[in-house]
Amino acid sequence: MVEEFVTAIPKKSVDFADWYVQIVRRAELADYTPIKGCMVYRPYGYGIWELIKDALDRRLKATGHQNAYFPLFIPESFLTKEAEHVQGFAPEVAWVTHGGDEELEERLAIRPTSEAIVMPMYAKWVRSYRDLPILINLWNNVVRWEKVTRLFLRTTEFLWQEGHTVHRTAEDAMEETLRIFGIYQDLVENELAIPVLVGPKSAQEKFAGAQATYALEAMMPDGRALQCGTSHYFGQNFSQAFDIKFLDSDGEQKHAWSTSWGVSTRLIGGLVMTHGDDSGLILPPRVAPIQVVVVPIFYGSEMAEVIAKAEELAKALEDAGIRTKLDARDEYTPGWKFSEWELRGVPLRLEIGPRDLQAQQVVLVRRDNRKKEKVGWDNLLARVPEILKDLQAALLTRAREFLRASIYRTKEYGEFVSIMESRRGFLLSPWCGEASCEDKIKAETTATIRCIAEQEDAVGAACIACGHPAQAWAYFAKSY
RNA sequence: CGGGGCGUGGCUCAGUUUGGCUAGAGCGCUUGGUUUGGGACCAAGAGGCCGGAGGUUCAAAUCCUCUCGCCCCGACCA
Repeated sequence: MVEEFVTAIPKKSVDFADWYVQIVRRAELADYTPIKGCMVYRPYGYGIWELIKDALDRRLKATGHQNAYFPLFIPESFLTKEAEHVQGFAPEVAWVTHGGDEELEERLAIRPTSEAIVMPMYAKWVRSYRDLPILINLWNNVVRWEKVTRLFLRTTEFLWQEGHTVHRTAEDAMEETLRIFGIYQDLVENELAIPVLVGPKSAQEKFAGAQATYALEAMMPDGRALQCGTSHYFGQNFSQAFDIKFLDSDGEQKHAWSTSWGVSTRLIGGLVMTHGDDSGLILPPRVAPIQVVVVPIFYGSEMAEVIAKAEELAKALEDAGIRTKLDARDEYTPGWKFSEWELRGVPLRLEIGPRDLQAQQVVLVRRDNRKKEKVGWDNLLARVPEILKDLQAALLTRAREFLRASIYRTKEYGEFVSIMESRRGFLLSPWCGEASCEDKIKAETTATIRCIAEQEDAVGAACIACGHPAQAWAYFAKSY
């Protein structure tokens, strides 16, 4: 049944952009503020971020990383040390020019990313190969003065994590880059249930100052790609710019090799778009602040008894480690609550009323397909985790099918253009490796290379844009 | 930053073309009562000087100028 229980929400299929904004605001994930381009992460939205954060933090700690904190400000002279880096970020840096009434001698950038303040510190700390590697992660906020903003997807200030590591050898640094890349993919697919394409960026699309950037790219329902995370290999670019040197075991002074990597609260936007439907959000259980909402249905005489049982069951679930919310408000009807919690994407609803009291059972309703199931009280603690697990898997499967169906393989430019103009998606096409061809495609279709498909054999294929021998197959898409 | 759209109680909007009594509606909110298994009903209330600043006029939500913000489509980016 596609019946609409909530009025005044645009259909996802009809007006996707409007749907997105409405859902984010009505589900109370975020709201606009009086500051241009800046949003409030409301408790429910921040709760999702905390769960993502915990899931990633566990993985980072397990692989030897530690958290630290670095300053919000970066002196201009530091930011300009790595030429490509500053060139890439300069257009969107916010500057502090005054302290109180006094003009600063040197203006301070509000970090758009922290390489330029982390690296100078690493230079102080690294003396010997024994000091390496340094594996530090930062959970912080950054500011980028974007022209156009969208809730979660692009805001002036946003929350993220940025890891910065330095290593003794190129191999170590590359291994780290790819290790994190793997962790990100695991996080995004297994916690957020967002399937991604993975691969290196083209030279043109890589991070400012990186030698290689590996990206996770998801496909949104409107046919546009969403970059969900990146892991960068810097080679010695930054260690030379910031003079991070160590004495190696062979008695020689060498520059270290570095990496950086990040995922942001943009992931929450990806969650909303990937899983939501016309009734609102659908949160994968692993990142749902509320996994089960208990809605008691009470009539006059049995009211106390129903509520008591609902409280008991809610507590039992909570004690079993399931994030549970009891909604016993009497100013709303059950039907109202059903719609409300569906809008907010709670994966599983537990209904209990007088009938269930008699039968010693509850009714469980899944958010993704609205399937109802009666479960006896004694079986509840076993059954709920099963359903949550199944729902998590079902969301990933559904999203995978969508991703698969969004990839079109073509060697013909006319077809490329017409698909990009109509249904969009990822276009997998041969590419000669030249930036000029990326430019041409971008100018004519607005699509860019999202990542290079390493596993595809390009021998014998002709570049989609210029017809010269292809060097690789690449995924092209319009992006957020 | 270019093109387009929009700012009127918390929300969605009407009213602006053609200036004119006390600025309206629905939803939401408050109180009381009846309800409660898919957004209940009745009654009584509270709440806005119309994004902001100038100007024109006897009179401005309405006309003019400037400005701020939001949304969409582009270019730039997580």
